[in-house]
Amino acid sequence: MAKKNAHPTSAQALDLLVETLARHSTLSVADERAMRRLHPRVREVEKGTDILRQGDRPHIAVMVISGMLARYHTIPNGNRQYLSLHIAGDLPDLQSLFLGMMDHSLCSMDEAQIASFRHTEILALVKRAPSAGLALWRHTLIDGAIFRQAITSNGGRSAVARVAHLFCEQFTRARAVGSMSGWSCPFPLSQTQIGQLVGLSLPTVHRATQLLRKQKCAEVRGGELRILNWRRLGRQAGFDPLYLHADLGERS
Amino acid sequence: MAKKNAHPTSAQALDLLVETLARHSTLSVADERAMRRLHPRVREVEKGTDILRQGDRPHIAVMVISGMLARYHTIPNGNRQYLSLHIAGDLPDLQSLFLGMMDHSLCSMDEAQIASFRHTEILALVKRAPSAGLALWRHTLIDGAIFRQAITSNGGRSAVARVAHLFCEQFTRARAVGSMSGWSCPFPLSQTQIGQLVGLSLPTVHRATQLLRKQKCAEVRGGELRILNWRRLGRQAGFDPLYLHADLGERS
DNA sequence: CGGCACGTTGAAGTGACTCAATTCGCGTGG
DNA sequence: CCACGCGAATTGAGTCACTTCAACGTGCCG
Repeated sequence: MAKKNAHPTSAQALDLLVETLARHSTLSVADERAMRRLHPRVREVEKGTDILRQGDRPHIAVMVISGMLARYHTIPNGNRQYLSLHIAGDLPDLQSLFLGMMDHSLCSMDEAQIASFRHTEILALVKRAPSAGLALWRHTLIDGAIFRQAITSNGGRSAVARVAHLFCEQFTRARAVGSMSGWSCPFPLSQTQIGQLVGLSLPTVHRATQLLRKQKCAEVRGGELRILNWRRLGRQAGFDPLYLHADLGERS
Repeated sequence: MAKKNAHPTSAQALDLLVETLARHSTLSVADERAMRRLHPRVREVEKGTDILRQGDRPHIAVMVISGMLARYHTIPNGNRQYLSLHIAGDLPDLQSLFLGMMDHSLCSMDEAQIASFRHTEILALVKRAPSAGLALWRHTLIDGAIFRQAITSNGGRSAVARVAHLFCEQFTRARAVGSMSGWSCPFPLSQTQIGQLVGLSLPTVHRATQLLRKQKCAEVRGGELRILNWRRLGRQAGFDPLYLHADLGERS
């Protein structure tokens, strides 16, 4: 995948939005035209920046253009629990459109480029082009399906299976948006962060990744996840991509 | 706990739908009128009935009228992971409106009364009364917020905290819909099922509930959850009701 | 009365955690 | 150019929480 432009324009952000929604929903010409009337603000954020914090009442929604964002809870004891990872095309805080207060935070795991859409503009879009609104709704529903898998992962799977499942999900999602090359995709998390995502301690994460590497299933190196044996990895994870609702018949 | 009408009419189901959505969204008279033009089919299900199964492609969406439903994943090894509990007013499979295939199952934990709405009718409603559609959207977003908490619970909390958190959430939600009496609310789960919900083994669940009972925090008896000391229970759980977006500001 | 489901309890095993030390990769400053 | 420092990966040892297995109690319903 060629590198994105250093400074994506808002037009490119709109391209990405249309492309992403079209991946799972059918958009009429009118919908698309209405969407292109939005005025996103594009900007870059440093690695590890908090974009929104638990308790905020944002008036914008964010779309990832490149890089990786994540949502997380801050537990009373100060620990962090990551909830989800977000890559190009994702709208990680779209729920803020209707849930006034953020119940979690949003941060960058990477140097990332993001586009911000005003809530007021999105609401106007939804009114003007209802089926574009339905596409956004569907987007949040897929989000929910991913959350459900995370519950199952953290609740019922072994350490190795959790890590393996994370790898499967991340690679599948990256492939869906074309953000991969061959059997590799971006994966900028440290082992500590993986632990805070799947509910394991650092040493346990390390031993799990090490095992997967030894078994030639997958490995992380230099911010990249590389799949070595997709079938075996999937078996370790108990992975069934159904829940991603990616509609495997990926067009072109 | 007063028993509901033996045979709720579809009009009563519509009352409940309007009431539930009005709890978090403002509905115009037109919205309400449009909603009342729906034709739900009301029926009763036995305890432990599967209403929808992973892999189904339903053409209806369900609303709980009374009793309790739950969603669950079936793990490859055959085990069950419950994802969420649903009480009166909930629409536990509304996502099926846009995600064709069920990525999880829906079952009853109770003898329950449910109303079914045809997808086609809901879609027509959304088209005719867009802001009713937004209310439904918001409903699914609150659902997502609850999932996020479950991820954090299963990923980061101790055994006692998980059970305590479950109790806090369930009681808070029951109170919001008035389905409680004093400091008790319905809670028809066996300890085995609690375990499959919070990711713990049966004996661990037992010892956790026992501890909470000894500490006079809460207890389950005869299908009822009884809160003994709300503040202490909340401290055990690290419970912050913010995420339920109940916004009723009622605190006694 | 007898069976069954669920709650209760104990004992032993183990997977994951905490704590801690060492190594590696890499950028920075001397 | 090398020494240093820092963050991350790696590894080990000891502990603990939770699991598994197993037995027994208890209440309900046929």
